[in-house]
Amino acid sequence: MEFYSILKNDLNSAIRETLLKEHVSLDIQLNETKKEFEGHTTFVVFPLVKQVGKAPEVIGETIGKWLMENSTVVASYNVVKGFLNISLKDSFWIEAFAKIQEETYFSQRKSTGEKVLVEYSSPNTNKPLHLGHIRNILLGWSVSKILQFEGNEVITTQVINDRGIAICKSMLAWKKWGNGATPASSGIKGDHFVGDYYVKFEQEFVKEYQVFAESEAGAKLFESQKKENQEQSEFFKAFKNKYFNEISPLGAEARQMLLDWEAGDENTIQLWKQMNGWVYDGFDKTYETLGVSFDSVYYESDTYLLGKKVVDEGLTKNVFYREPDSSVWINLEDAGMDKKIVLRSDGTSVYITQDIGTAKKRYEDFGAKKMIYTVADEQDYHFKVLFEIAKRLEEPYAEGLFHLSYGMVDLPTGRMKSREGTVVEAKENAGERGELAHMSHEEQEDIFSKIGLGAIKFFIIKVQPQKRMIFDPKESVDMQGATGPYIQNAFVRIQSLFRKSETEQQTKVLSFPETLNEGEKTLIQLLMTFPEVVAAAAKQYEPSGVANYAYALAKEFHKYYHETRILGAESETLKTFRLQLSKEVALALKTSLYLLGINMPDRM
RNA sequence: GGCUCCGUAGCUCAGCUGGAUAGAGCAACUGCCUUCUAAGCAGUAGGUCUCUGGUUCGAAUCCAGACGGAGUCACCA
Repeated sequence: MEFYSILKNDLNSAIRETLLKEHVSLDIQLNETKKEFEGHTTFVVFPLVKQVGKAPEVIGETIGKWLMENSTVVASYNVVKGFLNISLKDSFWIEAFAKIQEETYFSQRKSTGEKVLVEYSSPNTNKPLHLGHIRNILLGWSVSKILQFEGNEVITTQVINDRGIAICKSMLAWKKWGNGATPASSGIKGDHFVGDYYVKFEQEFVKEYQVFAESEAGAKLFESQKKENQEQSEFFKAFKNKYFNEISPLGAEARQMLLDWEAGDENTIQLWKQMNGWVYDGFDKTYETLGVSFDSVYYESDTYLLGKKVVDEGLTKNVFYREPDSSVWINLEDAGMDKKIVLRSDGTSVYITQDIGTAKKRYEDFGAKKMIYTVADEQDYHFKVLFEIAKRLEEPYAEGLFHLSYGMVDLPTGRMKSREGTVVEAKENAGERGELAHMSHEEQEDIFSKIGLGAIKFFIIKVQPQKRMIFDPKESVDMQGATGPYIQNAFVRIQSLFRKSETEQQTKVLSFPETLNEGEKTLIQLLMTFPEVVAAAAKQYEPSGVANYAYALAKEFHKYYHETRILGAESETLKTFRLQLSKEVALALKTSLYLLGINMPDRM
């Protein structure tokens, strides 16, 4: 809906009739008038100066005068330098508000008929979910909601990395040192429980490696293989991987386990299923707490062999080429990237091969030509390569692939190292208690959960994804200022008004007042921008704008609430109007937060 | 080293399809609850928008370079 089309037409006419006689049709750009100046919307005349050949002030005055005489929507104007500030008539705002009320302004848009697949979370089963995952999950979920709101058919999914050497390390450590413990017996959340054994393995491995490095064999190895001037510690740091694969007894056991797994060994598979089951229980708890879900799930144990067929096809199309050692590559140098291997010399897949195969499978499963991957920015290059390969394979979905990349989450003390166990779970911060008398325990819990989660979610999602962010656990549960609870509070205040006024059933204003105060105009102006804010968020796959919008609207409402009597308005007409305006504000706030994955309490 | 991302108030962040004197919140300080929920409102103070050039009537915003930080460039995932 274009609220300003009349004004833009008028501006065009004004320019044509008074300044430029030629039949030019300009794309009129309007800016919001800065608070320190009078007016609602501003037309910048500088771009006309050259064409017209008059001073900016003169142009502004000329247009302003014409508007006063001819425009049905302009109430007054003032010119400051090259800025034509326009105040719009109360009738303009009232009509705009009527339109907002009439239309389903805050409900889901008509179907676009487009399917979009949104992947997010996609954890490994050897590590518990940590803050980075939380950011991932909130982003992915929010983007899925925004795309859905814009009328797309959204399918949420994740691919769980449930196999490989890492999970074998956890399994081995549990077998060796677990003494049959379970999450239930130890009271530890499943994903943390298994993650602890991964850490245990690493610790034991490091010990073993240290002993080796200090042994005679280690000394010999260092002497025979060191590079010139290489320190001993440096050498062993670099040699660690090789040690794991070639010398370590622990490494050998873990690798044997992987081989057993690949061979389908019954005991190994059973252990694997059991431990992954624990992990999934833990994941599910977190998903439930965060209020997110998935329409489909892929497991890497099912998909890790995919992609080989695609490689064969790519070979016949000459997209890929085979080296003499029979490894398969793609050369992306002409696109500014490197050569990339897609099949090892032993014929097995690498990571990107799986992704090529999985993308194809997803397309076959769902037919979505758009696929969003919510993955941290350390994989930027990987996705650049993946998408380029899809293009060269001429996949029908190649143009619709998007990497929703986001920066790492740091703690104030520095980068998190989940592997070393310094993980923080948002959930643990989400139970802050306040005072809500005369409510049942359950009701209170529900409200606290909405507020606590609202605080943390808003804290994370208001930051632009591409920026690395610092997560201060203390600050994240703040409830004053630019926070989730601040927005929730604006909504709650409105609910309270309706509880008192008992006019909830009434959906429309029967008669409008003749004049509005500035606060009302500003609120209407903000409401008007809701669709473009959401549309922009959908287009860029970027929710932070919605968060900023919700905050701006809540702030404006808090101010209005403070300055203007709503229930105690001077007339019944005014009271009804103000209540209805508040109602639309509440709807805008609730919808905005819904799009961010945040729930609204009715009281707090 | 090549490529990518980031650099705005003490701290956390907006603003970036070029527009006016660069905005919020937190922290600090001052007021406002017998009045619709004070998780609120109003105010004070805080800036070389990393730097240097360029384009432009106009640059935090676009371009180039430098500096600082991060990531990545595996027959790892």
